[in-house]
Amino acid sequence: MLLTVRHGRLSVLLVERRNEPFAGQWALPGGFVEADEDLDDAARRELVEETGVSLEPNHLEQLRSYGAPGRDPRRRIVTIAYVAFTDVPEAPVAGDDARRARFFAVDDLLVEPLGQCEGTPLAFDHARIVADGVERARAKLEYTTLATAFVDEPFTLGELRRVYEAVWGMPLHEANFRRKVLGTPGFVEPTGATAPTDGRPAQLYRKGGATSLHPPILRPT
Amino acid sequence: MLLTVRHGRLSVLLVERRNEPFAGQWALPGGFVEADEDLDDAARRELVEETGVSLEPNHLEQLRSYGAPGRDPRRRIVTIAYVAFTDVPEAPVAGDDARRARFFAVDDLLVEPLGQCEGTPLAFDHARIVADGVERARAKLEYTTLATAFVDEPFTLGELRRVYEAVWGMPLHEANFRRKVLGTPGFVEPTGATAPTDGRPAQLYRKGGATSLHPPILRPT
DNA sequence: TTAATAGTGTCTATGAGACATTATGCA
DNA sequence: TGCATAATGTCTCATAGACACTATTAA
Repeated sequence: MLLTVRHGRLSVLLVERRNEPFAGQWALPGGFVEADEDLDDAARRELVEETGVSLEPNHLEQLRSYGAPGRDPRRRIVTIAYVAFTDVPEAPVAGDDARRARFFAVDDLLVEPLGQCEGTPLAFDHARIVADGVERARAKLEYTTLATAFVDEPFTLGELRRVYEAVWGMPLHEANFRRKVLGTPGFVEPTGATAPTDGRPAQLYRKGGATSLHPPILRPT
Repeated sequence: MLLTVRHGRLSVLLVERRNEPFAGQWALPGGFVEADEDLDDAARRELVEETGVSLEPNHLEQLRSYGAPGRDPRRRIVTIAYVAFTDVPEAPVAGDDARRARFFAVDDLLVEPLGQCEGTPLAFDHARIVADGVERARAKLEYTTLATAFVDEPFTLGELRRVYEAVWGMPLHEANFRRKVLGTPGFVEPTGATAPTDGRPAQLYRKGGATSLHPPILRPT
């Protein structure tokens, strides 16, 4: 599952299935692990094959496994779901098994009934998987530097803040956000350059060496 | 993987393998998922079959999946690891595939080189799985009410504190711990009864309805 | 000048760590 | 009485939320 922030909204990359079951419905990209392939490698490979998106730099992590009997109508399938985070990538290209591939804003998908997507539900139990992945992303912004995986370097603190706002779906206090990010050693480091904005130009930053945040940046209640 | 607190130490239930590969070495209990069985059910069933421990009430959750090629010398095996938390259960009974089953304190296991157990390493990549499960337990004590899964009801705040101290491996401030637990609505609720101790008798508590902690109880640095 | 965003300073409430003190049982 | 643990109170410091204010660009 590839998550990114587009147009200020947290979005997930889906493919329209060409084949049964669930032909014509949208689904997460995925496929079968090869005989001597590590799980992480399989996740990366399937993402490239089905969507044309090859993400080198950013972040890929295992989400969890789904194995309820009947979740695939053909036969017992256990899926090991992965989540990837990236800045907006090149336009996705549908692979052989898919008619189309495109991004959907998760807050359109995750309203009840869960996983309605252009009028039809997501294939399999993929609505649940998307919900779990989104919650993982939201939680990880609190106590890790994951937000930097959603922006292109170099970035401004405004861009980083808009990542938090898109993923959490709420506005943040500009001044307090700045204080917390800059007060965490290794979260970001200044490049010295500035970028133009609609107002005063903003300092540009790179990712720092830190991966976890102490103290965390908690979601407002 | 069953974790519990025994004699003030966080401990994991292991079985001594009867068969190759790794015959005679200690390993996590486990086995194969049946055709129409949910993953959670398989985890519970294998725990009973291999160790005689049937845990009804407490807590069982998926940890993560391990699928590196070569992690089983026979053939490609993908393991979906589960962690269970319980108060000290009945004495374990080794199943057919195991010679013995008993608890090991995790801080004996998790010193370098990782996973030495009675002089020999743990089977497969189980030392890594134990390390991941222990870290899951440590993290979950911070922001959930998981600690109550390690004690028998009713319990005193002293007993609950000793769970934290065993899992985190450090002493906690008695007065501050009490303030934080009692200040979190729904963490515990008093029964009205008291239990004798070596000093002043202690109030007894039940688990409350809360599952997450706001604010979290963070590990001291 | 105005609009828009970046960036700084400060007040206050809250929660955590540290520590002192009291309470209640038993040997 | 002394010891051990439970339970309460309080002081201080760090951090978060809220808000006021200044800085720097473009239209």
